[in-house]
Amino acid sequence: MDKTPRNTTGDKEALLSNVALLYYGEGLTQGEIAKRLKVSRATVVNMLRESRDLGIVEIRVDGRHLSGSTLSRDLREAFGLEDVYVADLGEGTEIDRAQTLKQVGRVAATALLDTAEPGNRIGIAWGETILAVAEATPQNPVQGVEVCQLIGSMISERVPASEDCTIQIAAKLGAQCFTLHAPGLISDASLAAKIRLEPTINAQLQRLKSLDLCVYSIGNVAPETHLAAAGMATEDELTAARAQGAVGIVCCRYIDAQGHDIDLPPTNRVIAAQTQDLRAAKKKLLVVCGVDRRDAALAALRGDLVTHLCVDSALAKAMLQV
Amino acid sequence: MDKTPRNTTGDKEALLSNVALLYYGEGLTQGEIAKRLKVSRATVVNMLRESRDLGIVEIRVDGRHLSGSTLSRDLREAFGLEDVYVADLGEGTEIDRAQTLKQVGRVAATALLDTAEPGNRIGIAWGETILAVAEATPQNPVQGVEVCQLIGSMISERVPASEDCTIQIAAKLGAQCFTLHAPGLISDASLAAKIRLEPTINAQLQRLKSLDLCVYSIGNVAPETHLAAAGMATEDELTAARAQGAVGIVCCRYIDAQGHDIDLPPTNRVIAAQTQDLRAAKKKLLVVCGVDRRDAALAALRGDLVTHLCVDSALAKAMLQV
DNA sequence: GCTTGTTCTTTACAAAAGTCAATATTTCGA
DNA sequence: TCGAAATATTGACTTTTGTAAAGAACAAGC
Repeated sequence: MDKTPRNTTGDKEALLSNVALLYYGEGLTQGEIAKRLKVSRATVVNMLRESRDLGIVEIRVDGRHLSGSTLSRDLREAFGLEDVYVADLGEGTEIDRAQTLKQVGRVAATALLDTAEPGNRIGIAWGETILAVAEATPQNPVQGVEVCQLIGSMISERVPASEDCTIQIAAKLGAQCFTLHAPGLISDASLAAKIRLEPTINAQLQRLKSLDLCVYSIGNVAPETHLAAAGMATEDELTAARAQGAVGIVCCRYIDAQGHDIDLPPTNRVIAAQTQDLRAAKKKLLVVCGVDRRDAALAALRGDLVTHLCVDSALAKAMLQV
Repeated sequence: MDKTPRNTTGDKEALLSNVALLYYGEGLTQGEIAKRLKVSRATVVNMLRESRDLGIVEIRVDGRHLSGSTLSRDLREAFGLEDVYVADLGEGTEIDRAQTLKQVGRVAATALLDTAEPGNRIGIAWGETILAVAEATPQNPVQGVEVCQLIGSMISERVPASEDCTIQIAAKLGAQCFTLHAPGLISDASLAAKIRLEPTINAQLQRLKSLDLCVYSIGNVAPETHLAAAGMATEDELTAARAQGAVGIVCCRYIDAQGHDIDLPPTNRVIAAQTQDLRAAKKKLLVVCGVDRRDAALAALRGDLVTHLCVDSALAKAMLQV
């Protein structure tokens, strides 16, 4: 009695698989398949979409070829990197930052899947760039991976929920997710120190000291940087930082042109992985978009904070013209 | 001077990857991409096709869902199998054997990819069914695999080149390929015995005794079986075999309803893996198409010659109605 | 320097795919 | 058993895609 209707969903998925094979494998048209199945073509359209949604059909782009361009090779050789992925939209194409960012995100996502290995402990920063990576990452479980949030959370209009990046990437990789349950920036340095010693927080910060892979971006220190808009720093602080030689911001901390930490105000109020922790990671994937980040990106390279780089083609060219 | 033109192909592939990401990943239309790249849409079409041809874009159907249907589960439980893949073309669809065979081939190909593990030694038989599997197998390298031909070669109109199956599957899996350089059927039994002792042949036959996976089909013994047409057996021999209880043919050898060998004429003239070798393999994927093979398939199941089964839905139903 | 064969690109057309509102079917609760 | 809500299917429509033949760009050979 309860025999027939039990596993009906399995039957459906099996049918979807067969339809998917006919379409993607055999190359039949939707019309031909519809005729065979004696349903309307529209139904076949729906079946195929469902196949993709359910992951029965997977379309993936092999990221290895992204690191095969001349631009990529030149950068790899110039800075001694393991791999460089360049998001390219053709010659002299002028498009807005939002679209470039999306493409960089996509390229970085395939780079991430190429680089992440089973069992890895992966640290994820946040920011608009990393969010683009998270959104572009396809569902793709990797065995036994841990995904850890590198920087405490922050409320900002530009980056809705900072732990989103970590959570989303963990979900996509089918990984265990370790978020950092604290604000990224504390108003008072001594309170920050106390918070860092809180067992939950401390455990996470310790975890960040043995990463196999970290994925982060870098901010510049121009007055109009969105870090100011996000309330991370005042204009005055930024001016002061520039005066001290700061060229970039990594994990809420200023670095100079050589990629060294600069001991300046926000540092002692930050709850995040230390620059040294990033440097200690086995693989370091820096994702950057936009020529205005050139100096910041170069600083990270010099400071041994990068093994794998992912940039847009305009930035790639700019970085080579030093 | 020789700087610019060297790695141009890498540049092209990188561009193809980017285009593929925009299309398959980002979901842009070819028209939108063409506009961005300032080329015609037709060029984008070509780029996308090239991406697929070069393997930059891979579209794959997850085989696991094929073994999730009620039919599959029932067969699995009825015969204690590890996995059963059913090629299904919808309810009561009447289509010709050629199309069913193609679909079974496709399903079996995904089953093969699901089942084959890195480092496996895989034996491949031949026949129209196995050829369908070989043709449907996508380019999909599996690390350190050996592919071995199970049965000597044979010239026949139905199966153009019997080692084709082995060679093709080896190529698709990026595997080392071991063919069996001898006719499958020798005119004289004593000559066959001598040939089996030839070092090259013998080495291969020994290899077939320690298979991780074997992929084969099964013939029936009806008068109109194409094995007769292929010159493998005369009508008289087939009649005699049926009289002795033969219900199927595996690797050029008759088996009875219990899946046991029947010691009859062709056997001692055959150069191929022995039934016992198949039985000894860790995983045994039987691929069969057509209800007329029902008894033969059931015999193989009873004779412990199958762990993984791949059939069309009509045959699956027939096998359950015993 | 011109021709010839090759390869790549485009244009215009035909075929296929996607969409959406309307209709049919199923499911579930009263 | 009925009816409402959810789900699935369809037909008519628009958009997108694939194709083939013509044309442009390029390279090698004479």
